[in-house]
Amino acid sequence: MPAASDCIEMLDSETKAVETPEDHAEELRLWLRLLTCTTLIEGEVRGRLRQRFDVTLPRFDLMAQLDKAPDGMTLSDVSKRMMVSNGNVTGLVERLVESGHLDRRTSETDRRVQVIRLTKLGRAEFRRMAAEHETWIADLFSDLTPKDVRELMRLLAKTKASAQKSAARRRP
Amino acid sequence: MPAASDCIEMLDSETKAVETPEDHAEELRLWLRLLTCTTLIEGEVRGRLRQRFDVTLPRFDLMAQLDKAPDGMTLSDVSKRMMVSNGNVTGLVERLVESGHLDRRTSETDRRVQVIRLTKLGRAEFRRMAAEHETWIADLFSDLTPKDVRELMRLLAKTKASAQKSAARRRP
DNA sequence: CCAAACTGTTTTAAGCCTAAAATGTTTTCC
DNA sequence: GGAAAACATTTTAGGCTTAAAACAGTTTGG
Repeated sequence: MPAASDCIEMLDSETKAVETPEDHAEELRLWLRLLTCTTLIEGEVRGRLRQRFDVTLPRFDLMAQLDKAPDGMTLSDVSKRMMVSNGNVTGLVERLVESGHLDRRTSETDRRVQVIRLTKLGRAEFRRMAAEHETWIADLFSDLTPKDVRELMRLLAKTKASAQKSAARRRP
Repeated sequence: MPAASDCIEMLDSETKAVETPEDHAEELRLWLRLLTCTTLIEGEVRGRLRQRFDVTLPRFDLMAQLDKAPDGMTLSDVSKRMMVSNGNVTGLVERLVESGHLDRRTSETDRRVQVIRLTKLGRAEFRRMAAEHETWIADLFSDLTPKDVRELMRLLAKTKASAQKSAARRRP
């Protein structure tokens, strides 16, 4: 229950933000709930991937990115898409090349760049896993109505935009 | 765009689920968006904790759990609350005891059990960090209206319940 | 009583992950 | 042209994380 006065104080005139210690308990609880949901689902998916296919979640995620890019991606692209560090991708790719799921080659036009693709084996295995994976997700969300799903999509889009804006404020 | 026929087929009579390969693209997109939001916010919080306080996110999370339990918690409790493995907690606690933030002692009534608490230093540092942390979260979610927050809370509660049910189906 | 089942924690082995520094390559722009 | 900036990737050092096995203590049921 945020006091209505807080909003009024925050909006008044051109003066700098009022220094009243505000109550942000609701946002904090929202963040913890968001984190709980993600951790719960992520753990479940991780376990099923391991049990059914003996594959890790990061490997699956990387293959998912590549499946959408038949012409391959650079390591930087992958790193941005997966929102993980560059060094992380290096190791992940190493292991997937080793196991025959990925093909990696140096770009001919820019020798800094490594382009990676799924191999035939990699694509086949990924498709097989992805089909089952989709049913797991459907089951995990199965109590939500189509309207719930739409509404969540909308609110999470707004959340994402808000967080990106906030992050940009700190790192202009 | 899910075909309306899918829903009709699923609901017809008592027959077992129809084997039509269904379209769960919406749920999949929802899951990816949820994951994106969490990753984005988590990364932001992690970076700020490191820059401002030179502390890692898992250490902060563990201290947050203990701050809510003045009489201490067992490692198992912490592990369940944080939704991480037991072994993970062991190492985390080790480092926080080493740095003087945690106190750890064997329970007198059950010698298997380790009870951990925040030290005076640990509590003071945590409170300092938590105050700032709360403003970061508020800022990250600042584009959401109070109504958005309430609605998200409600939908995520439903999501959590759905996922827990699904997980329980596989591991009864 | 005491063996078996159970519970709480630690250890192990392997992989994931990050931030920061280092390396090699290309672009910019004077 | 060549120094400086920018870029892509790898390396490094350290911490996080998991699943499974091992260990230690407690409870239970014959």
